[in-house]
Amino acid sequence: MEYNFNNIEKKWQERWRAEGTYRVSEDSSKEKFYVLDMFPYPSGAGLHVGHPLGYIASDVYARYMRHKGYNVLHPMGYDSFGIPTEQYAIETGIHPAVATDENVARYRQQLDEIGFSFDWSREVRTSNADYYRWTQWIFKQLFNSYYCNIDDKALPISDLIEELERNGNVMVKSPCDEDTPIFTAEEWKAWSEKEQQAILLKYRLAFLSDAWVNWCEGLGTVLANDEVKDGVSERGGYPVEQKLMRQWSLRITAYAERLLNDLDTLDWSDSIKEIQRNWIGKSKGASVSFAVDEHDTHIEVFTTRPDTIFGVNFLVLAPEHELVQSITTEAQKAEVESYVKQASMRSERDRQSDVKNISGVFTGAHAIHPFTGEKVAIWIGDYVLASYGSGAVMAVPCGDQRDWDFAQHFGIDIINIFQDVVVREGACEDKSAVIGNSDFLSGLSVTEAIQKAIEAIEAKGIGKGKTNYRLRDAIFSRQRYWGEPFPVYYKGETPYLIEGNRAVELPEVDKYLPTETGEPPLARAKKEDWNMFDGDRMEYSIMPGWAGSSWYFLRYMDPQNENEFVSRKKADYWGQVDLYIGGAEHAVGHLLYSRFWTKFLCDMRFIGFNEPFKKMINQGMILGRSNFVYRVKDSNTFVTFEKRKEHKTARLHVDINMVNNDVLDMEAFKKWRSEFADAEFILNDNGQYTCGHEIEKMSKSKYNVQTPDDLIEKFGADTLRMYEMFLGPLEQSKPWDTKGINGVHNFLRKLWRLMHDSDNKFFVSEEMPNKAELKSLHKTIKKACEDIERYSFNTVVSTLMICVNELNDLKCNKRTIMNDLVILLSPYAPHIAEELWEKLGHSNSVTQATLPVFDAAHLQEDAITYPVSFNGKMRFKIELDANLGEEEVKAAVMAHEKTAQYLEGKIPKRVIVVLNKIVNLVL
RNA sequence: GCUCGAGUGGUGGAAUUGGUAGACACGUUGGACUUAAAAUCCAAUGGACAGUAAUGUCCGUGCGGGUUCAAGUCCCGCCUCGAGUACCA
Repeated sequence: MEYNFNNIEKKWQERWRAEGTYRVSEDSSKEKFYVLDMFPYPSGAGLHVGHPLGYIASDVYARYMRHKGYNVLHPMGYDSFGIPTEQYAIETGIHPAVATDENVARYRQQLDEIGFSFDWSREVRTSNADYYRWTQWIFKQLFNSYYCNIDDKALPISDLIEELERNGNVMVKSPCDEDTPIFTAEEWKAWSEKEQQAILLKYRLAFLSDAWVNWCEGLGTVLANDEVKDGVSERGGYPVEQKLMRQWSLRITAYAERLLNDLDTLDWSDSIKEIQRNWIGKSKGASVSFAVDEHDTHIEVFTTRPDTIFGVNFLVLAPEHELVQSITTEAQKAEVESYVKQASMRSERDRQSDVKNISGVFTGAHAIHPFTGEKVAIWIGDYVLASYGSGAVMAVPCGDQRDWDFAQHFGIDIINIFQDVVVREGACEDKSAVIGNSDFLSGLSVTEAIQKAIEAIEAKGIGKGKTNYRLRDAIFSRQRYWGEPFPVYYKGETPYLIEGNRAVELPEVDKYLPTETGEPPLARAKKEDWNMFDGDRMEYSIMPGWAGSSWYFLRYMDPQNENEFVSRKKADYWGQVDLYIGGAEHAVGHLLYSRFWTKFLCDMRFIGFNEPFKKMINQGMILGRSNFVYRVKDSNTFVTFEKRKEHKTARLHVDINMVNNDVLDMEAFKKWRSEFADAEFILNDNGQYTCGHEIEKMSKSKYNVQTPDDLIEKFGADTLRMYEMFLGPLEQSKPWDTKGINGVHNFLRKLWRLMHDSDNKFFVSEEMPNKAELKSLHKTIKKACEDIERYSFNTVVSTLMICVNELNDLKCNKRTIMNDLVILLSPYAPHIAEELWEKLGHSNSVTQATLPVFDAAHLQEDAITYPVSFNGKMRFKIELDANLGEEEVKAAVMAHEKTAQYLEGKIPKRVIVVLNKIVNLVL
């Protein structure tokens, strides 16, 4: 073997490790650049070829930036707490820490084989106590803080306490629980410690409250909104129900506005920003309160269209609304109770999938319209959600389709408040309509009327302009085992923080299951099982998976610091992540929570920037290419793809490792499973068995998983790296097809042969390069750099191939050219680049080499080939002196013999000459 | 339904500000080497038509219009696929 990639790769991986080639430290003489991958959850299955795609791209970029002279931080670690490992522990009894270590070791081995330039001395694991002590520490900071809307940032809770002692909470403008009472300083001071703590809890950024949560029985835990998809758990697909539970939450809603606005400062894809905007769900409008007739109470509604207030026909409450019980009349009681009960039985999923089915019931009660004084019926309907706004709406059927549908269904008359619009067929949601039939709002446009309506509502003291967000506070407890314990203990029902900065370590338990009384697994730990214990008991919940991943990019900057989560000095040096690469599936989970924590830590001055990830690229998924065999019904005979239609067949997935170019290895197939041992085949005309194929997600059950290990064994890591980059644009999802890998492998061999003679002896020429060679090189330098700067990795690989093809044709093996070529190649294929670099006589690592500088002079041409087109159709080419001006080019084209042929005796109406580009004659 | 993204040879894809459509690679076919196969090397390769040939003509970037000297690229209207989201008042 001439190009012995196995030996070369092993040699350099060992050398990099021994010499610490990829270690970085803070160096103020160099500009920093931070390239980060979304760190993996180390699952038991190991990596398939799809996983490293993003890592390879970021590694290429990191190496490129080093060549450009930047001090590059490029770390890796593991998001090692999580449910799958715990489920595995429940099934096998193996401690999650043990399984995690094994999985991490396997990941590390696979990652090392690919030749990444990670600084492993900075590795973090979220499940290490050295790490999660700081996750706990950040939680404590959140607990000890509240959000001040006046300063528009988080402040220490001690500031709030001082204010409460001075003035009570009358002047306090801070996000807090809805049930927070208004009180004076005197009242505050008169309260007991317990009562004061209960009030403070309503302001803290990490707080305990009774909240409607997504309870997932199958997983035995609550889930955050983003962990629930279509009414079932994202992980495992178990049903999720609404349950009122006492839970830790983080007051992310305090940051809603900043999370929304600062999206504009980020270089992220529009789609991810859009998803976050939708998730935050800001809507402006007004809250209006309607007095309830014959009751001393009122109903508050939120509306984005206060301009339509004169079109209110009725009110609708969510079935869970707290006033439902008290206002329902005796006559309607039975009907209402049965409806409320029925609605509560329906799961979130049923309710969602049953949108078309309109249901509701009249309470018998009426509200008083605040402007007209008329009676307005109060209904209950499950199209109104308890969790959004105030759980009640003012129904304006003429202006809202859902209200229109509801009115239509129950035969309620529809008031029309739009001028020159008919609402018999449906609601008018057009914002260009003119308001009519509305007292002081008549004749106004929608925008004018909204403004004026809010003024009137505020003047009357029945409500005010209000902004609502769809974003909910993030539930922060999980009733599981394998996660960060809370640094919290209880005296009675009151939570307190554990003092000091040491980690509250995860205690050992006898089983990873809930207790008989339904308490989380940590309740199994006895007092002495905890390394720290205080009060009556410790908190039994653990933190969610996203806790550790919300700040890991900071720990990489200072991973061994025992006194701080990161030193301010190092955080200031490394700053924001300049390039973040990872999947788009974390759009509203990890990416939103990290932004939230970063803003909080910035408010508290622990770091100096308020967005974590400046630029992000979401790599596409690599899909598998499955192969199929066709079994003739009720037989053990398999028919080839071409003839499958002649029989009744069942399609079976077949392991792609037994298939080459869609041709089945029949012997391997027979050995695959005992049931196929005496399989018979109906072959095609070439005597082969052709398999069918389809592009699907890679998965074990489809037998289409390609692991990097096999390919590295066969072709080498450099080939794998380049092929993954060559496959297509990074952000697009694309099918994996191993066939094409040969092309990339051949390219590296061609490169090798360029610098070796027929006896595989290294051989380069000392001659000075000629013009053609320099042109080829500099063309490549230019394009390779331009393309990587716009993250177009696949075209860089093509460019390098073209260069090697050209140099091969030129028979060029000149040292100066080879030097630069090897540097250009090294981000993509670092092992072979190191080997050739060493053979070229360099004693340092190629990673320390400076990027060759592009010199436009080498691309200067004496002659330019102009395509000549007629009416836009290219007909022939003409080579002309590069110095010719427009008129001269025109003259030369007109004088050309072929021009006459295409003019057919006519005189062109116009001749367009674009210098250095094209000539077009208009007939 | 709404919001994004994408439709280019047999396949993956290229064409950065409108300027030679199909770079680069796979696959296929033919040839060289070989007893043979593999590997390697060389050549052809969007489609149709004409010609012994060099070559030439027409069609061609999901569909239909438009702007322009010139459109894969810009504008308008559709179709298909993928992703996200879904009673958010």
